[in-house]
Amino acid sequence: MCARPRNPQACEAWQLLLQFSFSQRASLPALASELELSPAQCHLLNLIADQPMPMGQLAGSLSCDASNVTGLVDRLESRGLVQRSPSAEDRRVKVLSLTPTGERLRAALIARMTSEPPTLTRLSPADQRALVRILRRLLD
Amino acid sequence: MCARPRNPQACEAWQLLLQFSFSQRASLPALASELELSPAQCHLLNLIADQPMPMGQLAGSLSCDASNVTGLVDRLESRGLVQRSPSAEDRRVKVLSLTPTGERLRAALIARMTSEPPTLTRLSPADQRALVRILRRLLD
DNA sequence: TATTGTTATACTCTATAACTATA
DNA sequence: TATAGTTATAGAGTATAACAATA
Repeated sequence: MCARPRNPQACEAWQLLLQFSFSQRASLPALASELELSPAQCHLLNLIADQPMPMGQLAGSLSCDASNVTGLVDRLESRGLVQRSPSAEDRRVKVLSLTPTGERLRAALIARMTSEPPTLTRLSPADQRALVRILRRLLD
Repeated sequence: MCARPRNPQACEAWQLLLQFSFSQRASLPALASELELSPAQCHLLNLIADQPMPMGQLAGSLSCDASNVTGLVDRLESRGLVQRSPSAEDRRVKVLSLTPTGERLRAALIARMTSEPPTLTRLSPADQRALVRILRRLLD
């Protein structure tokens, strides 16, 4: 599959990571619907952290058009999960923050996604440590 | 973020893998549009391999409804990338195969996704080997 | 004049329910 | 009667272009 790679090891590692991503892509809809969310809404909630975030920055992090964020936020806001507030410094900007309900739902989402890592218990403790160390360096 | 985990190492490794998946989710649309594909079409092309695949099995692998696969395949077929054929054993079943054009596009997609693994060169050769070994066991 | 976010529009993705053909 | 795939329908995700408010 990896034709004439400069670095076969790196190429295979990348393929395996992509395979993991596609498997996550397949499993996210079911997980999301448990919380009555869509995959895109999960992605947004995963990104929005403690500090409020401008809409435009959110579009950048999601790598999608700003008009798309408008619609996503419309639906989350209509459910009382997020809140738009005009920025004090630049009144064109609207910053997004989680409501208390939104924070609870986000916490539930994170907990649901990270609880009981399905297959990781197959790995030895040493391999688990190695995986953490390597992924940290990779995602830094 | 990982509240009262039984296994902190496994939990953190899982979080890092999920973070990687979300970053891939953000970068896939741009990569896909280079080949005039959607992310969902990339997912389907990534799954369909050398041997023809029944539509229903494809729905299972994509974790989506069969009616959704109908639409996805309609669009791919109208571009001459895939082909429906009735199964000989069970005439209700339609198996999907890549056309020569589809095979070329799939190869281009895989090549584009796996070429120049962006940040993997940060890792030492030993860490690259360890990552391959660990992910293989994980995704088995 | 440039930028942030919204609106209008169009198309794709996705699920549900009803349907057809086959088993 | 049950199953594989399609069709009809509706809603969500997505981008492009035009627009309003602000810088």
